[in-house]
Amino acid sequence: MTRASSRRPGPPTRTERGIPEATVARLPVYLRALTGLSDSGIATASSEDLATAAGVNSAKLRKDLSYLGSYGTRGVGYDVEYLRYQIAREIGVTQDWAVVIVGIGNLGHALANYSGFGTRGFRIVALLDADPNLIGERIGDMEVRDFAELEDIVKADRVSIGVITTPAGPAQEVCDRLVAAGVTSILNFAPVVLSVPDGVDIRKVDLSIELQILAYHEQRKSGEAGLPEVPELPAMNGLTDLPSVGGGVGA
Amino acid sequence: MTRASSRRPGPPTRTERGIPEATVARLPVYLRALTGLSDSGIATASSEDLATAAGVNSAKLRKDLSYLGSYGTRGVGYDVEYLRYQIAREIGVTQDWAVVIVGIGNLGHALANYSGFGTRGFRIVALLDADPNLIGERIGDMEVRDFAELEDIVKADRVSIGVITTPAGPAQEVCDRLVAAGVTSILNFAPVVLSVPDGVDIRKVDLSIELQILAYHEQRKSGEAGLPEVPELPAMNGLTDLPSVGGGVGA
DNA sequence: CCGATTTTGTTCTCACGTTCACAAGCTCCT
DNA sequence: AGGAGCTTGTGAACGTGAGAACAAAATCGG
Repeated sequence: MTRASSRRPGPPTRTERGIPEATVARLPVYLRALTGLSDSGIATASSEDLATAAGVNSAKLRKDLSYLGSYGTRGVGYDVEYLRYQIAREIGVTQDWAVVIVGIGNLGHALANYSGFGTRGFRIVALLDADPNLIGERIGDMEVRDFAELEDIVKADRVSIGVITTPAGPAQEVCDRLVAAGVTSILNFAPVVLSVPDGVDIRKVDLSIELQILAYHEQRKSGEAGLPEVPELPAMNGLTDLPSVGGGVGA
Repeated sequence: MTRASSRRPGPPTRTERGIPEATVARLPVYLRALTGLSDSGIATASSEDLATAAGVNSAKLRKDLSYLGSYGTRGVGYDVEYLRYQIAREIGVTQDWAVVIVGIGNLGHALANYSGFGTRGFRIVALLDADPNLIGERIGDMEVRDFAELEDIVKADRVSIGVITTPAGPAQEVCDRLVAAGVTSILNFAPVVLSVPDGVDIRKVDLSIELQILAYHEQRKSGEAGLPEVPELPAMNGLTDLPSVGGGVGA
């Protein structure tokens, strides 16, 4: 059925199995929405129903799903279980992915305990930290192990995803070690920009950035007319008078 | 080719002080990069330097900054402290924002302890939960208070930002209460789609979605040629045989 | 069996975001 | 002082994404 071309050679940018990144980012949302409908005993849902459950508009949802194939039935809608399976397969969560968490501070602790972590598809195989005081501590049914064991663990359990929950300082080094050990996907919670070689995917979750984005819009709302009115040259007391120790320009 | 000449010559879409959303999302990154440079004693930086520190390309960075005004000096670069101040002001973190955290489970705990939270600009004024067993518990220098006190706290401290770290179940109700109390910006960690009235901003941080996006790309890498090869009609044993209790189409 | 009705899949258009390329403007050296 | 050398700010091309609209396909009632 896939009438790939047969049209104008104009925009052939449709990579045969390349799904737009924006769509990929929404597929997990659809998956969750479908799971919710399924749990409610709903067997069939229209794009409108699904879109409402997922918080998007129905045209966008239909277009997104069309990248996966024609899994709906015109005049009827989508079979919830069937579509759920197809999306899960496309995302890759029909198989299990081994995950290590590095940095067992407050956040690492929270993630280790987060049951919803394994929304099926992900299996935490190790909690790692370099702090001797933490090594050996039990969290749930796991035990914190020495970061030095990383390479062995990655090889033994075929770990492909690493989660970094260390402070900013050691994050890049941890990242390098993960990559060297063979991890090819990283989820970073440390507030730094990590650099990785090509072929390694990295995603960032940054609390303070999210808050700052909210603050920007908040300022717009409350201070609609009360903005600081652009102090082009504010009192730079003590700001520009830095020692200029190693500045690229400082004398 | 481009016969778009019939359009308006000058796209006045430049809302006088309207900064593109994509740019807003990067400003906090620039702010952090500038702070890092500042801490290193760097007084001046070129767009190339900054772009490297922020993990973006320099053209994008320059365009982003141009929305704020002309704060650089041609042939020289940007004064680190001055630019930092301007971005901080634009985002709104030169003032303090009062924040409440609702749901003091593992994640709420972690956030409450997260010192970097107050990367200056944000002040946690209350930790709330509805569980009597948690109320009164001390976390750092704060104490968990009853969610019922929400309205009083919001009014007293002029809280405009709420962070939801409850499980999925109560999240929407908590959200509604926050909005009713006057909170106009929400950061949601619960794995549900929340609906809010116009005028309320909401941002979502979702661990399992991030992991699933990584999984998708990971599958592409490892299984380049070994994909399940589209089982158009997989064994739907027990999947389509649901009771179809409330399906819009059942019967 | 056929037309009315429903809902998908797709096309088209517009808006947004990214990148390139270069003129404008600043500093420094001769 | 004047030109060489940088670096910013921006105009224009390009690519991606969103939404409206509609033709195609399936069901259902008569």
